[in-house]
Amino acid sequence: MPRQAGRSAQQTRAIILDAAAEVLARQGYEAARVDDIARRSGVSKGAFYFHFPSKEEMALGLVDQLSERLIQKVQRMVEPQPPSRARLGAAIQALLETFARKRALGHLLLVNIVGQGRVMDRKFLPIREKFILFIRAELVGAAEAGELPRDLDLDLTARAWLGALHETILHWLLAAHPTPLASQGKALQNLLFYGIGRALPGCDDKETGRGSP
Amino acid sequence: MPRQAGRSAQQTRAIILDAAAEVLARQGYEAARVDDIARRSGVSKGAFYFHFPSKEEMALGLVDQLSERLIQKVQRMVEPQPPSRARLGAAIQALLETFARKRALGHLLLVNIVGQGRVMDRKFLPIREKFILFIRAELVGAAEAGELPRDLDLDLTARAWLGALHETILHWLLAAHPTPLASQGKALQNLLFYGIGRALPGCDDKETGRGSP
Amino acid sequence: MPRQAGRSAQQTRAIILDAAAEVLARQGYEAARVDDIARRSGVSKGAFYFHFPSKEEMALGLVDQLSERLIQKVQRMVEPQPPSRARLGAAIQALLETFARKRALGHLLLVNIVGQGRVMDRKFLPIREKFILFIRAELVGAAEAGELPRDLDLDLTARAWLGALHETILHWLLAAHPTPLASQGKALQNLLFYGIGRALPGCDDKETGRGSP
Amino acid sequence: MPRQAGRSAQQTRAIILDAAAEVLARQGYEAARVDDIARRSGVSKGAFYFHFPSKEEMALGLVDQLSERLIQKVQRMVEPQPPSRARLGAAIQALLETFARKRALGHLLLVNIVGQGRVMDRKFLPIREKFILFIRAELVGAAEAGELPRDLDLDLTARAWLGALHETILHWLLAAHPTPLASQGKALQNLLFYGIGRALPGCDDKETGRGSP
DNA sequence: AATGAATGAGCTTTCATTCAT
DNA sequence: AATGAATGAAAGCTCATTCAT
Repeated sequence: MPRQAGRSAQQTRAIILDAAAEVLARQGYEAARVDDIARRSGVSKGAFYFHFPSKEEMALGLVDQLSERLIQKVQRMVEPQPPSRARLGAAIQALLETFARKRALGHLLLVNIVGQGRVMDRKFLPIREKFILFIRAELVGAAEAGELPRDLDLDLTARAWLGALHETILHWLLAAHPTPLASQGKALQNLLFYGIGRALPGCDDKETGRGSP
Repeated sequence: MPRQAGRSAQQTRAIILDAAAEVLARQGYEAARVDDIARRSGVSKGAFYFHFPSKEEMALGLVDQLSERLIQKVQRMVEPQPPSRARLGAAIQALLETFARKRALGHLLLVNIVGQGRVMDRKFLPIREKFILFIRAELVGAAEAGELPRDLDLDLTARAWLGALHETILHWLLAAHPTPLASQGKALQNLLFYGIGRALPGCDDKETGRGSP
Repeated sequence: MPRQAGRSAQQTRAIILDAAAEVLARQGYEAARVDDIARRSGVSKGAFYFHFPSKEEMALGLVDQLSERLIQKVQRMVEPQPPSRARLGAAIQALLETFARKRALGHLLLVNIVGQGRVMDRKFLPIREKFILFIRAELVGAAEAGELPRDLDLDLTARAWLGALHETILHWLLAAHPTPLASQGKALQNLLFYGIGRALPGCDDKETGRGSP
Repeated sequence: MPRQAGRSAQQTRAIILDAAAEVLARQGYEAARVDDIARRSGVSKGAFYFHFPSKEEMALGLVDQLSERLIQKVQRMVEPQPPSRARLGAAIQALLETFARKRALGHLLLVNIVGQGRVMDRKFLPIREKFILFIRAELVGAAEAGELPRDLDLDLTARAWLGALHETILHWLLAAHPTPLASQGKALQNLLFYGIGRALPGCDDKETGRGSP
């Protein structure tokens, strides 16, 4: 009946989020019970609802935090390089390597939360958008370095890349015997950079012609 | 107590699936109640469970049917052409156009079912895989026509393309003011075929060589 | 897990209402748990909610049923008499006697349901109105028999009488050592019929002058 | 953490009661949250519980205060007159007029608090009793002035009058298109004073004799 | 094939109250 | 006097699924 200790609201909030990460990682969003999260946090259910308006809002906050950290980690890894195509490739590699190193967190993020119930819901759009903006920013960097075709649609590209990365990582997360993720980095970079290659010999076909009328 | 009419099992199944499509389109998988589907079908809940083992299996069946139809439609649209890069491009265009024409069905498939609860679940993998196999088959066709680099990883490519297409379509489905889908076909083809373009001038940089060391 | 027996929906509904009457009589509306009612009915909570949309609706239904029966009983008791002042008095007496005989039901109706939570709510107005209409109908009968002043406001009178009866019965229900209810019938009739008496001697003061300008 | 300002306990208590009146007026007793009241008071929940032992006691206090004021106001309005039947009528009129002038407060008192949950509870009896005693005191005054029948049951009369007044006012508070309250004063006085009138012509029928055998 | 009443575990959320500070 | 984070029991309701008929 007495409460835990003299803790600040922020601390308790963080404690709950940590516990939630563990519980969601094990059980997934839908299966996770607020009871479980509260118990593992060492706080009462009431405390949970004092700090979060709902289970859904809490998960949203968790995903937000995790994706923020992920993006910042990747950003820190490529920071030394000036914006360029090379840095773009490095970012892709860094992303894959980070997921490879923290498979559980990746699973939590992409499968256990984002891949679950009533959640494709508009509520998750801002988080998708966050990743897209990150990729777009890198593309803009390379473009300003003069290393990208002037007529490249950066929005479309960022979105398509996100999709490609997401699908690749998801497959690695869910497949029975997936190819190691990091080892696919080079091939994926090639694919994203050069597509499926020119028609064949020479580089003379009008492929560079981008943009629709 | 008497049943509706002289109907075959197959007919009733189809009637229920049709009703389910409508209900799921409006409410999404999670929010849709078996009651709703039964009511709209004009059959009892018992009848529903006579024809389907569970709500989930029913949805799976529905998605299976829809995606099968979608793939067959696209296949029919590109059939006249022999396997080739050109046909690959045509398939992409056909896919986008089909979604553009049947936005509601697309929404049902990608947002209201696949994008919902307990669904990222291994159960839905076969359906993802079906699309991937379709893309892969087209890639194989082009490869056998000698139009693709020999070292292209077809699995990775098929998966990445699926991701890119999925994300593009999803954005079109969910965004407030999306660019018309069909009009993005050319740009997306360019992106998938040629990536973000060569380093800059000429085509001489040595990276065109694919494959990792 | 198997269900109770082959019962019709109406039967189960009635069984639940009966159980609810007992539970509410003992605990009051607010304190009564749907669980308790279901348990006492011998049905599952699910069955309760299959037959009633909510606890509140159920209570409303119960009150409706009880008050309907009460009114009909009183009606049957005065039916032999033709509409008149005398019958009006008989109805009052009958009402008090019925309450006196079924104190528990009266308590249930007036204290445990109508006197409880969020319930003075507009939802209960129709039931108040039912009693008022009954009284009014009796007044109309007496008026048509020519036994009431032509300028008597029947609505106001019916409402005031309901209030007077309600308060009297309530006091009998709640007071520590209440006067027997039936024994107050004559005095209450006198009060309702003649008010607090004429000014004093004679009957000459202008008291009969009813109605406001 | 520092407190609001240098306020006396009494002041804070009054501030909370004022806020409670507003909140209860808008939401009713059951729906009103202690949180709401505290927030609107500008004090913490802890402060609320420093000044009141419970939500219920607070409401009781509020009702007590309001009804005390109401009764005193009416008393002041009839004070100039000596106890008599006339003063009795004036009190009724004053009561109705006061409610008519402060409809919101009346609603708060009769609908939002007294008409709500666990409130018919014995706890509220003292407040009912307060009104009854007030009416009874006026009746006693008139009786001592020799203006009432000697055999009139003052308790029963006071209670019945309270019921009649309560019901009339309640109808005015809740009905969609109620008759103006003050305009019913004369008719209600007539009803309470003279009932539904003598049998018909003359004043000779033997029922004027009060009291049961 | 079909019915529909019945099941019941399980859910999120609420909120008056407490108490270390 | 005051704070506000914490408590925790309890509550109404949901809904996929079952099964006697």
